[in-house]
Amino acid sequence: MTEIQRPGALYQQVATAIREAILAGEYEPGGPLPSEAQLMERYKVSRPTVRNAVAALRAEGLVDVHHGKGSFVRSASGPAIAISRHIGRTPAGHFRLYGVAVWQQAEEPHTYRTHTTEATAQLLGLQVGEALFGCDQLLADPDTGARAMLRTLIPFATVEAVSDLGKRPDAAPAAIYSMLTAAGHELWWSESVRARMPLPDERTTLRLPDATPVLHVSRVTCGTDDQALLLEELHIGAARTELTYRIDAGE
Amino acid sequence: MTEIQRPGALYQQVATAIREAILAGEYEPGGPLPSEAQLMERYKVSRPTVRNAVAALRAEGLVDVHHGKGSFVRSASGPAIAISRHIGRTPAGHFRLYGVAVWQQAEEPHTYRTHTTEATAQLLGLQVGEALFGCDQLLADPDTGARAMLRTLIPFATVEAVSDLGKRPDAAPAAIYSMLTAAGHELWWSESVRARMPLPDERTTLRLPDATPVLHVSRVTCGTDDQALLLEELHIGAARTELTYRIDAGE
DNA sequence: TATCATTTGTTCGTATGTATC
DNA sequence: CGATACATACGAACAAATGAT
Repeated sequence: MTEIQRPGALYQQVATAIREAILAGEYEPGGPLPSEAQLMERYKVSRPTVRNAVAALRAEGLVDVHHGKGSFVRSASGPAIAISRHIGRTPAGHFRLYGVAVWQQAEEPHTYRTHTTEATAQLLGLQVGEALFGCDQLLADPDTGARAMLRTLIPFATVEAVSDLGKRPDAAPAAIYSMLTAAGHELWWSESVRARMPLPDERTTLRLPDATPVLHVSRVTCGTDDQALLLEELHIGAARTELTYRIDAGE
Repeated sequence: MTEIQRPGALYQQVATAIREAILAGEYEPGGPLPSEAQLMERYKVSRPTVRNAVAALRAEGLVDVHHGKGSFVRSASGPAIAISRHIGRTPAGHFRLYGVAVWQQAEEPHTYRTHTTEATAQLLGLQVGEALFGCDQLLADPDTGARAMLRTLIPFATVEAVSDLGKRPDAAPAAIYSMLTAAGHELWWSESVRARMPLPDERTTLRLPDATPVLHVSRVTCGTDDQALLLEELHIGAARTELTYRIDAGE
């Protein structure tokens, strides 16, 4: 019987009431919310107002709605996908990618040729419009059903120096690093993390629920002369993903 | 004149048409979209349909709407806030936090006592419900106007071992690390990155626009015996933020 | 398999409030 | 003050997905 008296729009008041009930645990995580008809009755408002309130909660990621079934409290499950980067104190060239090994290819890799954009050119230290080999792979984690998109961009210069690369642009990162190391490079990496909302087609391919950001991880591999050799971009839903960097202070 | 013939709901078709126009650059970044009345005219649909379409674009972060003014294409400005972690090849104890030094305190720091939650207990290697010192600081970047919330959580055990800490829980990270190093600890860090949508009050304090995720950076400082000494949590809007980790392969 | 009740999704119409210029 | 633009709220009807009968 929570009376609605707070200031603001009606639907905001309804949304606040439901939100506080959720955060107080009055609605079980994973459990159902009252139906729209019940919420109309409960708060004495019209259906558009109820729908507006629920829409606000969806945008906050608190509620999932299933057509024909009802609205449900999103279970605040902890991260199920842990990706770790361990730095330092390992033999040269060993860069471990925990958490990626389990993934399977969900679709055939797509290799193509493209050109640097403003963003990729800066990361690779090239001019805008230079030619690149590209390879897109859609990965899937069989345990959680989570999906991720891994895009590998290789400048022509790198392929010329390491001819094996051109034959296998869809190789796993570890294999690529081995090739580069075998070619005499001592590697280091620069990894940048950003987050943004996905576009609709990206939401579809990654099978993301509402209000789920995408983690955007760009890893540049550099060689002995500090030249950028490779750019890998990982796009993965942020809801259950955790990126961990272990950092040692040095010798 | 883009005729609407794609499948799906009417408002989705309208949203798709506008979205493609935006991505094709037909509407200038930062520039205005047609008014709702014009969009009704343009696509021969009712006002609820137009509003539904614009709401979809807001949720995607493509459009900002200002009451009484109109709808505007969100300018896809590149990251203005770069936070870097540079690791390795530095003297012991030197852990540089580029990009944080510029920030100013937007509000008086708030220190308090609290207890470990399920999440913080696991990060600190403690039981749930153990006592902590807490300090919340609201930071502001005078250049961009961006805001961030930095929460420092210190277990009682750490304060007992390093008595200076208890007197200054609101000290800057670098100062805290100096104290810990002076107490004989060789430090290392574990930093985890997650992204999620903010709650309404968090959106208000961080002054975030629609459809802007929050980057959630948890940094655990560990000492010589691998015991967790300190937990720092940074909450910052993801729209213009980039976290970069430079990774060396080791000696 | 088919039907039906329930629930959410979509679309129209209409009216009024409020911010901006 | 008025004109424009978005915000809120109500009512109504039909479509589509779901689950039980």
